[in-house]
Amino acid sequence: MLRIGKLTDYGVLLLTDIASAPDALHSVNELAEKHQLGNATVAKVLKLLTKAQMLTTTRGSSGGYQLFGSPSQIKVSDIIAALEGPIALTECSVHEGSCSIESDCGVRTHWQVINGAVSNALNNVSLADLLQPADKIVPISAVGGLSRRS
Amino acid sequence: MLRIGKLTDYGVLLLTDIASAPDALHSVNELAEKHQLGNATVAKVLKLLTKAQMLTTTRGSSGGYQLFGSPSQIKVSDIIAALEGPIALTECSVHEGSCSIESDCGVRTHWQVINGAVSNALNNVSLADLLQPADKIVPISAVGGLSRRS
DNA sequence: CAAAATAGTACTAAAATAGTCCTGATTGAT
DNA sequence: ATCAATCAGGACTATTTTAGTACTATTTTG
Repeated sequence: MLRIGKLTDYGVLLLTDIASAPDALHSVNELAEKHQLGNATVAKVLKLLTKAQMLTTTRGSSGGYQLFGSPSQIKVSDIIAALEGPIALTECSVHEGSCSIESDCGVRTHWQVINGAVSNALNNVSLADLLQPADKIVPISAVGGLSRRS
Repeated sequence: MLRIGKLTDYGVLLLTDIASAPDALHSVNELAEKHQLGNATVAKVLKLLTKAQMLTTTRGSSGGYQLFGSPSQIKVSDIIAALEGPIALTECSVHEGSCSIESDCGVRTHWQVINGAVSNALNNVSLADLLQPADKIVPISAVGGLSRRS
């Protein structure tokens, strides 16, 4: 199963929540309780998102988190990258040289293309899209694949 | 990191190899040696692909594997599904009811959309595309995202 | 100073994945 | 008929990754 981690799932959940009340400061406790998640887990996710500059924080008592920038600037691909590292389907797409058969591996280039298609898809969904009521959203059917150059 | 398993990587590798010599019978040993993979591992992958009807087998001595059908019929999404189960980014996309906060979870529907976009992308790449020399392939830039219905 | 909050780091436990092994069935060659 | 090569199926183990937790330090308000 092609999958993303739970933390990313939480991340999306928390970000949409925070974005839906942009002027309030949201504390870890508040969010954890609201979504029935462990306190420490929520803290972990928010810290990562902060490091990736999707959130700003105010420390001290009555502090909390707020969205940094507008919802339309935050892409799903960014969220995934922040919580799980760079989007790459296979090892060899990340570091060159990590594959022993690299030289004769004609598949490598193709994975990069597939990879690009997927991250492109994820790049086209922003937090703003996720804030829309579901029935207001329609997927564009034509999702790019590959074509052959003659 | 959004990722697929190694077995899937092997699967793509092995399938492209088998497809490139469609008339020969390819044994586990031959393929394992050629690609420097463990014998048992190759066997495992090929068995799964056979069960998913991408390969046919001939048993007995001098038997082996062959591609079932044409390369253009086998999609990358099929390969992933065969080796890792159904393509689904999050738990809640697979089974309804597995999420405790499902009722108030407005994010769920959105994941399904994102999910659809990704599997769509993977659906548009076939084994035939992977058999092309890399420089003959160009990604279609316009990859669908979401649009709002007024 | 005390309380409430985030920052950073390290650790533990659980789950998923990869890899291996063994036993059985089928087929071709001798 | 027997033997060797090959796939079929399942069970098991080890490894790696992910999730979750805990602890200590820092910042800010009252």
